[in-house]
Amino acid sequence: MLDIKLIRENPDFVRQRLASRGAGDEKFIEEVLQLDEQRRKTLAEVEQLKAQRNKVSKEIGALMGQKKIAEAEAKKIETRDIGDRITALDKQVAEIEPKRDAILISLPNLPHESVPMGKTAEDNPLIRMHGAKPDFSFKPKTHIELCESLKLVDFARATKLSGSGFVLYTNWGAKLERALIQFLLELHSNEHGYTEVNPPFVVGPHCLEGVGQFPKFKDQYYGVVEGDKQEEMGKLYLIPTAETPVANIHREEILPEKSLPIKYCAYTPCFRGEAGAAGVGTRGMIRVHQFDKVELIKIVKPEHGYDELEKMVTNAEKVLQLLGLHYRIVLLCTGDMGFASAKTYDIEVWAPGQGGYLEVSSCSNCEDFQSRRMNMRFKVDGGENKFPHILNGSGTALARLFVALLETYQQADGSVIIPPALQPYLKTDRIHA
RNA sequence: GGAGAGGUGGCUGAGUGGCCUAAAGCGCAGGUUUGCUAAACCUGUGAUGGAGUAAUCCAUCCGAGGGUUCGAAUCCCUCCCUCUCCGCCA
Repeated sequence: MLDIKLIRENPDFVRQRLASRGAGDEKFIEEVLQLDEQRRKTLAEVEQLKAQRNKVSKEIGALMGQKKIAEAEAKKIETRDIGDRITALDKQVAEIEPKRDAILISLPNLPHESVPMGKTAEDNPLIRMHGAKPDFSFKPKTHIELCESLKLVDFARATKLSGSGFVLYTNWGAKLERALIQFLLELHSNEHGYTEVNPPFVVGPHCLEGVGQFPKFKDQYYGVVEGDKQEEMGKLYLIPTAETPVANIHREEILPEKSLPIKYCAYTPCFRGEAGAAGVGTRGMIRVHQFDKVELIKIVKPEHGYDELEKMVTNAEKVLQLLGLHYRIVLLCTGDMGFASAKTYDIEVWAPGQGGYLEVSSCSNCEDFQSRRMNMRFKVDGGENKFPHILNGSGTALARLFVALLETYQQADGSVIIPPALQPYLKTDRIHA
């Protein structure tokens, strides 16, 4: 959520930054300002009346104490009228405020000044590359062919269970998925200093609103109910990412300054309706309704937000370095960024069978956009409460990492070599038919 | 699912219509004392919104929302949540 004071004091700056996203949100600023102005005016009036009422009520109390009943009764009549006016004005404020807040909660974050202007992914500048595309003496297969020949994934039977967009890992495929989860968690918790947590996979709507997935993108997530109790719809949702529960862990808390930075890593499955995406990459496991991911979350002081973002990208790309995969890092332009983010780096891994790069990680600094929505603050030593920056990054998404590994390490005989970093977890150096 | 208890500041916890400007304790910060550490003592210590250049002032907040009243933490109604025991269950 944007700071209403910032909008009030710097409306043109806010409009210009919103406009850079290209979604037309800047047109709502005028209405927010009007509602804000109206609210403050009404509030000033009603508060003055309340002060008056409090004063008279006190006097009545004193008179009653002295048994001056007649005088007290006279004052009661005088005050009754004030009460009616207060009720009316309170009602006005109660109507204005939700209107203002409904707009505020639907406005996306402002892109940071270091984010390049642009409209689509085409405009995202390349930040750096690592390694090189592997050479093959044969035509590399796709992960779908490899999964079928090595019996790592049973696509047909997964469809039988849950419809399209779901994956049934089998035998070495299941083991590889589990080995990757273990490898990622141990890397981030043991080497990178993140505290491992294991959150609920089902959360209430306030958590989705806290990180910015609600109310604007409500149709993209799975709601769950107990049995067929339709009246419970809207109370619980399957998490679309571990960010949803983990970033909300300290919601509505005032953290001591010395507890920052807080760093969490978590493995969870992620559930996404991917509404409107049917037909896009539905074959295979590039885009599915359920996938595994290890997520990184940081809660830091605002002055450290951008240093910590750079470090988080380093932590995520370490995964690809250890696995010996070729990747590139791009900086998302203003038009391509997510709703809550102020600055985002994407890490894309090379998948030879696809002949393209796959996004396996997205690292964002959301600044105080989410902490405002959650009302999460920290107390500085002077006593002032501030909103921390909240960062999230994939470290990394599993399904696409799985794809890149198979396609990169496939051999002419159809087997797949396991890179040394992963061997202790999978307990083999090669998967073959 | 059944029965019961309860939700008050960072925490524990008192408060049953006006002296609540929410007691007390713990914690925290500063100070005094002090070979060091510790202790003791003193002082201070909630949040949000609004007005003001500022010092400061005002309003609201005792789970949430309504109601009664000149006045509500306190009385009434609705809802939410937590805990304990029982039942079922991995």
